[in-house]
Amino acid sequence: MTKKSSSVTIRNVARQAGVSVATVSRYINHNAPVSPEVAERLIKVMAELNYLPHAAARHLATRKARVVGLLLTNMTNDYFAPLLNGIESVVSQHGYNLLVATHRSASNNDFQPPIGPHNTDGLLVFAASLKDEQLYQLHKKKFPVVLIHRTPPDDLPLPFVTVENKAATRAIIDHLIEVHGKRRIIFMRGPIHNEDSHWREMGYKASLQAHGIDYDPALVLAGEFERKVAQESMSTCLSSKYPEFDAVFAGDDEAAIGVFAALQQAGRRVPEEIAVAGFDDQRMSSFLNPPLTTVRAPTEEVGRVAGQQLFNLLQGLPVDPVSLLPTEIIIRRSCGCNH
Amino acid sequence: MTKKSSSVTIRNVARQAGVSVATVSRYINHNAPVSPEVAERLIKVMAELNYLPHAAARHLATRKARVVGLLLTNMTNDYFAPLLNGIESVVSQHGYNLLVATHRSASNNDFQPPIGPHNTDGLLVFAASLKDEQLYQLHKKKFPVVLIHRTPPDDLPLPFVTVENKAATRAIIDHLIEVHGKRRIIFMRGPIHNEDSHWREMGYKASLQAHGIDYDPALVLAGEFERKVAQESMSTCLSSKYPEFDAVFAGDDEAAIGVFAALQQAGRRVPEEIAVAGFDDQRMSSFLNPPLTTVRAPTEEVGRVAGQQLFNLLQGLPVDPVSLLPTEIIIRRSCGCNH
DNA sequence: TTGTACGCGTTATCAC
DNA sequence: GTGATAACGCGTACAA
Repeated sequence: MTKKSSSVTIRNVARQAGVSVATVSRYINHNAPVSPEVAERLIKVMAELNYLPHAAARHLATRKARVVGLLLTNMTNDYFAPLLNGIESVVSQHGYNLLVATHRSASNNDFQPPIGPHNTDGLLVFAASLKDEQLYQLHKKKFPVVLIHRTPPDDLPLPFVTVENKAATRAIIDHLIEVHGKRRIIFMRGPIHNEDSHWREMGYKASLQAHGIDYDPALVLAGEFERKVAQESMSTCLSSKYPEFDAVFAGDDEAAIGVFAALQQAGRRVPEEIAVAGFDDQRMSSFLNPPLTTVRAPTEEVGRVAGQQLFNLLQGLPVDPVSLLPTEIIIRRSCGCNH
Repeated sequence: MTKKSSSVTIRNVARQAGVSVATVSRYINHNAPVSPEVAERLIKVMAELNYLPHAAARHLATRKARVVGLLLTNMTNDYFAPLLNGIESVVSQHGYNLLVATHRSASNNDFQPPIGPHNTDGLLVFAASLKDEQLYQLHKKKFPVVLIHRTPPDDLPLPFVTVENKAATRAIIDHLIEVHGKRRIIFMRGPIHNEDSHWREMGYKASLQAHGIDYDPALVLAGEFERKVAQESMSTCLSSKYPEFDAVFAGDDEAAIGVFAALQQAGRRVPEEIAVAGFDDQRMSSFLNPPLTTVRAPTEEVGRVAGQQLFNLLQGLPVDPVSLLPTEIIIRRSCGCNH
């Protein structure tokens, strides 16, 4: 009674409508004209049978998956909600689907990334979710890739989209120094080799230098762009006499939360004793206690632009080799201002 | 020079290794024994050729996509970061991939959902991303589905996972009334027909009744679980004389942020004049200004459990028809307490 | 405008 | 232990 295959195929539709599979296919893809009567019959039969073209069969036949992939290092950060949202909007707008996966390109990670040419038409690669070598291989296969918050390795002309880090960070450190008279400012690093962190540190150093303040390595802590790590780093730092400090640039908002927690737990007042600044301007940052002075990064826009670039690639349209989205500093109260 | 197909197939591997495709397939899937020498040759050839089995071909042959889908109504809420994280962890743990899509089951939405039996092995359906009818159809095809934050329609034995809403909401309203003497408490609704909102409202009403407070329809506002909407609703309410109120249960934390913003803009002090409570306990909620009194919902756990149920379904293992995860009230300062 | 038949890359069923 | 080969569901020449 039950047929071998429970799913209804194009053949069933064809038979039921009294036409050939070719005709059905043509109607579905609107490739070639189909007589009105046939079209009418088809639309009815397809509804009755609840027919859906099998994605894999289509993929195999057309060599197009109609799927793009997003490779992340993790998803434990609220930062990713707007990013995903931006990406998803352009992906669905193009009638594509989105495959989301996490993968870390640590040296000990010998696993193949879970998404790639075998199951997608193109990849959005976030930060260090892939190592250089894997990027080279993808490029060798002419596989469409756009990088997010990461620049391509040498001689690899991959389009990338990220935000302006250095100038904004410098501006916010300038503010800490010039307006609030801070001189012992902690810099919290992100993950090792993270490019955003790198450029933010450049901005930090530039500001110090411009103000004749010596760079003190003891003032750079590991925040890893993670709340827990930042909190622990801050706590450890707090529990020892040295170094003294009067402000902390947390690296990102996520870490700033951790800093808030550690400071609060240690009974240090923000911003009266210690000024704190972040980076990203996550959705909640203006509602923190105190409201967080930070740099606004257009995260959702980053997602949208990256998605658009990928589709340009897929459609053979010209792409922008680099999209450097502007940032701006947002002065609130955690630095000591009264906004 | 360039071959017709740029991708390397199992045939290339087979030829290069001097064996048949069947042998290669067997080695890849570890289905049947392969002589050690052949295995060694294969592993080398596959590495050289950088061979990856084509997902669509596999899908077609095995009738398994090794992909599960997550259907959301939107992704503009920070709530989804932990949910996604929980889901992704179990999905990748099973060697599967995750297809994420948004779809609204509004009556005007005649589009087919972008994921389903044609491109996944099973679906995680969040709240109202699918309408009853579509659920029935999927079930008729014996397609594995687990519901998140939604109960199945009549006679549909779909497993679902959600959190305890009513008792926790009642407890938090009790707290507002008993500890802080509030009597005019605004209830902010979520989206129409949203089940969480429904049960939270039940809890709200139960508390009022238990304290002999009349239910006043003028005190229920539309928050929609969205910050912007909640803010606007609150502002509108604030700008008119009536109704007076001394507290607001925002429906969820997201809306609570909007309430904070509106109240602040109107110069009303939280919690001195108005007490505010939320639901979810998002990651940032304890760092809001003031720290938000709310209900902790184990969102990441919801994701994990839902994922596990789906894989149980896929593997023919027994499933829990209902997973009702416990919640607890978290008293902080936005209600007027001093924690 | 419509139909026939082959190929897409893989697995699975035979036979050896 | 290994090799041919028929599906899997669809698109698309090529023919009519």
